[in-house]
Amino acid sequence: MSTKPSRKEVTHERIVESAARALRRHGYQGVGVAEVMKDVGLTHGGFYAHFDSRDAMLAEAIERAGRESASLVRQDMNGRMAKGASPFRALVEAYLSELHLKAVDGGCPIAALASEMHRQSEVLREASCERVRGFVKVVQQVLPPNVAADNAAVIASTLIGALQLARALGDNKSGKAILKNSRQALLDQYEPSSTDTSH
Amino acid sequence: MSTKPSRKEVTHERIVESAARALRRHGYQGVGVAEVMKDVGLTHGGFYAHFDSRDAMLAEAIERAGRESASLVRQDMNGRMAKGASPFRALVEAYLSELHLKAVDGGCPIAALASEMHRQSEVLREASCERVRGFVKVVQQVLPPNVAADNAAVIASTLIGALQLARALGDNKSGKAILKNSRQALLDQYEPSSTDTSH
DNA sequence: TGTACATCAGTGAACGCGCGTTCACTGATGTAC
DNA sequence: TGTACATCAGTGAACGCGCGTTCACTGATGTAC
Repeated sequence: MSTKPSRKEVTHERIVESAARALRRHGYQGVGVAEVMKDVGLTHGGFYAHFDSRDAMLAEAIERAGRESASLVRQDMNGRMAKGASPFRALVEAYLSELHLKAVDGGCPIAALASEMHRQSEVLREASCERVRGFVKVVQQVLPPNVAADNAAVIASTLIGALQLARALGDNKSGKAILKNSRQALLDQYEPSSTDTSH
Repeated sequence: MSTKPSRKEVTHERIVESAARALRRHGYQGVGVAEVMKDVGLTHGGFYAHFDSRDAMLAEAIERAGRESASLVRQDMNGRMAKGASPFRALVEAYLSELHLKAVDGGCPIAALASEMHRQSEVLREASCERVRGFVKVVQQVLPPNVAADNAAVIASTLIGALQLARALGDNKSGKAILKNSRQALLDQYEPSSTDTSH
C-alpha cells in the first residue's frame, strides 16, 4: 500500500517529530518555527511550504506526540506484563515510573500540556481533547475486572495529576515520593488482590 | 499593628491582584507587563518602580493566587459543612464544583499552571512548589479519620488532574461528567460510609 | 495657616530583540525526447 | 544513454509587531519653617 515517501514528505515528518518533542519540553508557546526548522537542519523560510501556519504544525505535533507516548508506555507495559503484572498494574507502573518522570519530551503530551489546553486555539484544543479521550480509552481497556468503566476518567486524572506534581516538585525525593504513593494508592484501590512488585 | 498603607503600596497590591488573575487565565507566559499595568489604569513605564522584573511580579502573583483560591474554596466548603458535609466531602465537592470549573482566574493556580511549572525560572518554580506543598497540606488536614496521611498527595493529584481535564474538555457534558465521576470516586474510596449529596 | 521646596509615583518615548510570516530567488531533482 | 527543460524543495533577506526594560521628565504629595 504505502509507496515510498517523497523527499518532501520525509522532511515534513522530521519537522513534526521535532515539534512534537519541543511541544512537550517547552509547551504550546515554547515551540518556535525558526527553532524547529533549525533543529532539523533547515532554514525557517521553507516552513510555509510544509504548513499553512504554526498552529497547523502544532496540531500535527500533538497527534504525533500522543502516538509516540503511547508506544513508549506500551513498550514499558509489555516488559512488566511479561514479568506477570496485570495490564492495569503495568499501565500504572509504567505511566508513573521514574523513566516517565524524566522523559518529558518523549512522554505523555497530556501531562506536559493539560493546564494550557483550554487556552489554545480551536484547532489545538480539538487535537488536545482527542488525546485526552484516547488516553481515557486506554485506561478503560486495562481496567481490572469488576471495576466500572466510569472510573477510567478519574484514574486518568490521577495519573496525569500525579506525574505533573512530581515533575513540578522536581526529580528528587518529594517528586519520586508522589509517584510511589500514587502507584500504591491506585493499585490498593482498584486491584487490592495483587501485591506491589515495583522497586 | 498594620499602619495605613501608602499610595504606592496600594498600587503595588492592585498590580499583583491583576497579575494573579491574568496568571491563571493566561498562564505564566500570558502575563504581559503592559497589559497588567493597563488593567490597573497605569502606563507600563512605572512598572519597574514596583518590581525588579516581570518574574518578581509573577512570584508575588503566584502567592496571592494561592491565597485567593484557598479563601474561595474555604468559603464554598463552609457552606457545605454548614449543611452537614464532612470537611473532606466539603473540599472534594467545592474543589470539583462547576463553579470552580468556570472560575479559572479566581480558582486554583495549581490546576491553572501545573504542567508549566517545571519549565519556569528558579524563583517561579519555588513559588509554585510552595503552592503545591500548601495544597497537599490542606488535603491532609481534611482527611477522614482512618485515612493515612500518605494519601494526601494522591488525592491532591486527582483533584488537580480532574479539574484540568474537565477544563480541557470544555464547560460541557464531558467536562462536567469528569467532575462528577471524580467526586464520586474520591468519596466512595476515602469516605465510603457517607452518601453523595451533591446535585 | 501659608509659602517654598524636596520627595515621590507615575508618564510616555525609545531601545533591542525575537517572533510568525512573506517572497523573490537558487540549485537540485526528475521528466521528455 | 544523453541532453534540455520544467518542477520542486529549500534559502535568506525583509516585514510588521509585541514584548521586557530603561530613562529623562512631570505633576502631585507631603514636609519644614
